[in-house]
Amino acid sequence: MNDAPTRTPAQAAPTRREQILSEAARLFAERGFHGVGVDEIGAAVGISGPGLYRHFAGKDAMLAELLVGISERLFAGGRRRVIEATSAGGGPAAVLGSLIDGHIDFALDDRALITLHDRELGQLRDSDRKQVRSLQRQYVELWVDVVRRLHPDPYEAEVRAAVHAVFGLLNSTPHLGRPGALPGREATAALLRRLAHGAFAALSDGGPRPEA
Amino acid sequence: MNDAPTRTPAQAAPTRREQILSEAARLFAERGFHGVGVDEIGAAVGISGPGLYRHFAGKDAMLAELLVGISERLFAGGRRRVIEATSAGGGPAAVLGSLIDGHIDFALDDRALITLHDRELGQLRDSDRKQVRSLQRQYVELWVDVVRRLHPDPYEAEVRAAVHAVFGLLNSTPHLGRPGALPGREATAALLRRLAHGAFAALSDGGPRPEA
DNA sequence: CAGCGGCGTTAGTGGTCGTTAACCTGAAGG
DNA sequence: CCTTCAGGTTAACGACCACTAACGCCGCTG
Repeated sequence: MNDAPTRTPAQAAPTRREQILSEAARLFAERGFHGVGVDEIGAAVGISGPGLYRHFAGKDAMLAELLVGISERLFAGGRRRVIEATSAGGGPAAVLGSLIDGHIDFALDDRALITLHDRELGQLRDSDRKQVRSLQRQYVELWVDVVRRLHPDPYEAEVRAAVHAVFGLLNSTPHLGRPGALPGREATAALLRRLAHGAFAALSDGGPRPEA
Repeated sequence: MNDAPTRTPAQAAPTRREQILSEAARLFAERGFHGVGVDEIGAAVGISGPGLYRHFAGKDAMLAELLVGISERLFAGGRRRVIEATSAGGGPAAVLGSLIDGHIDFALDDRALITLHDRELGQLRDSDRKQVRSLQRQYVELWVDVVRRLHPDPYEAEVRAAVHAVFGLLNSTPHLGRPGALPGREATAALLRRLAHGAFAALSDGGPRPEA
């Protein structure tokens, strides 16, 4: 049951807070925010129930920190990739490729967070929810900008919808059998990469007619 | 607040049960199964709280009927389309196109159910969950079979993952701004259709290398 | 060694929520 | 007109649950 943390010697032991956040994320993703009790979260890290309140103001605060954290990391990572790929002389295609790769890494490494990200937004306090939404919007904007440079023809609304749709595609990893069922992590990543590029490619050309 | 039911004269008035299911689906999708109280569901149909128990054995029963119903309709509709498109002399491409069109119709017309479908599976009683999963599996199988005829090269596991990914793409409609933000329903459908076909097209060819 | 602060513990409390009980009403039917 | 029954009502109960209170242990640090 207790699979070893498998930590590379370089990185420090996770703090209690981090343990709690990690287990809470897993449990929330499995059974929903309201479906998990504080006693369960405590038990998952070896302490019991109210001991959590030494580290967090409440259950809501855990969820808030998780969702704000995801959104920040997604946006920051995306912005970094745009800057790096651009300053490396890459065109829009290279930038988009880097965004896709980054999102795939995230989707494969943090499945639980991906699940929470759009499942439990409604449970946040207004201020937190606004912050998360703002970060999400900025992240989407990164994508929309680069996709529009690559495919200038479609309306912006179409591009925005396409970006959301590709997010849905990439975020489908939690629905693939537990270990992935695919040969390995890299195979899954490669497949998702191809599918995402294929979807965006269909933005410019008329797209195959269904009765082809 | 009370937008008229807008019923075409042909179809009969919805029964109380159907009203309840419809409102429950909307509320569950908005705030999660555990986030909605029976009193709210009752209020949404103009009766109050425990009056629901004249129509359903409990809150769980409503969710179960919703999820089983969706799964059945999805699978039945998919099977019908496969049969019809096949007997009309269509090749795998036409059959896949019909499956995609059907799924898009569903995703656009029943957003709330799409949301519930993979969000609240865990809240079901074991027997119900097994039934839903079985129907889902059969539905996926319809897609895998036809996609494999169209793209014989990839491993079956890859095809299965691709199908799940395209589901994620098509089911992204709930994340597009409330009214759709797109020009209209048909425009959204056309866009999703193109993206889905584009993704599947990338299954066979090597797919664009990221550093293209 | 005093004491103090970080980190747990267990017991209790208030509130919410699903569900049941008991009762009411109005329309259909003999 | 009396009965029946579908479909409501309000009141109450019991379980659960997030959170607080009160207390204990231990490793610092001066």
